Amino acid sequence: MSDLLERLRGRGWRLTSQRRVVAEVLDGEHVHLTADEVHARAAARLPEISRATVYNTLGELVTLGEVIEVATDGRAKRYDPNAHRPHQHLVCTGCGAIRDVHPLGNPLADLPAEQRFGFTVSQAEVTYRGLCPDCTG
Amino acid sequence: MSDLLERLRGRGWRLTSQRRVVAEVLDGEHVHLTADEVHARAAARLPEISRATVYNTLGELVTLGEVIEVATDGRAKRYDPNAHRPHQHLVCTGCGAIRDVHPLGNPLADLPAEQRFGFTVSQAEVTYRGLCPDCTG
DNA sequence: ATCCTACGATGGACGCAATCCAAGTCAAGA
DNA sequence: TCTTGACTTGGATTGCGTCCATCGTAGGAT
Repeated sequence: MSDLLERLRGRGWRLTSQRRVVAEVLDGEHVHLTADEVHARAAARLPEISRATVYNTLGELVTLGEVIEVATDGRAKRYDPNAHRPHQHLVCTGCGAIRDVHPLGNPLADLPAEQRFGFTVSQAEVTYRGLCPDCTG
Repeated sequence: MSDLLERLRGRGWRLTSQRRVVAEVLDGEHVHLTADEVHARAAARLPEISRATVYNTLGELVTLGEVIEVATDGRAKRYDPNAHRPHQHLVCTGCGAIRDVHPLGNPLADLPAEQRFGFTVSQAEVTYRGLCPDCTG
């Protein structure tokens, strides 16, 4: 992701200090942060950055396909900087933690034509749920 | 689902008029309603029913496995009374319409032990996305 | 180097979904 | 019929995210 900023410039992004910091936060931690966590880490470097800017920037990165938005049931969305390798997610129903996983098979192939109801199906998203080791106790 | 109330009594549920109405609403419409839509339909029969009770009752039905909660990105959750048969969802990225589908295979079996990171994995949720016939253009 | 201006940042108000809480109500067993 | 604690109520509150009017500034133009 080190050339992320280059790619964004190429797409006509105005490179502000705020956007740079948000991108660096995502680049630095390969975990799935919430928008608030991104904001907190960004504010450590750029104290005046606003939450709205973090939300705007994350939304733009999602639109550009650089980051994936992961909706965890009823909690804050998390942002996954690992957008260039296809993968699925394993979510802890206790604490909301997320791990990337790479299951076998291709779920798209498991949906027969007669189950598609005329849809042009383009994506299959699999979310595994369970308790992580810390929450099992 | 006509014997839903019987099953719930068997599990020690106190059968109140509010719970009966919520169950009847879900039983009557085999579509995916939001909590507010359930509340509106319930209030047509029992005007004083409160939102909190609808939320409580829906949550209990989900916990008991009688109803499935479907999180649609950023919008209100929807409640799927078709819990008797396992199924997944096909969502139109254009208009948000949802269809129940029954894919082949068992996605849980596609997640090898070394990909589970110590989690107690209990559920695999598959969401297919694409454009429905009306939105394909 | 300086100027311009449109794009981006700000932060507080706002909106929606959902939960919490203390007080009142009532289903159902004794 | 009485009693009890599970259930309901509705207003307040929380959590997450968006909106908007205003201010600031990146980067092209001169």
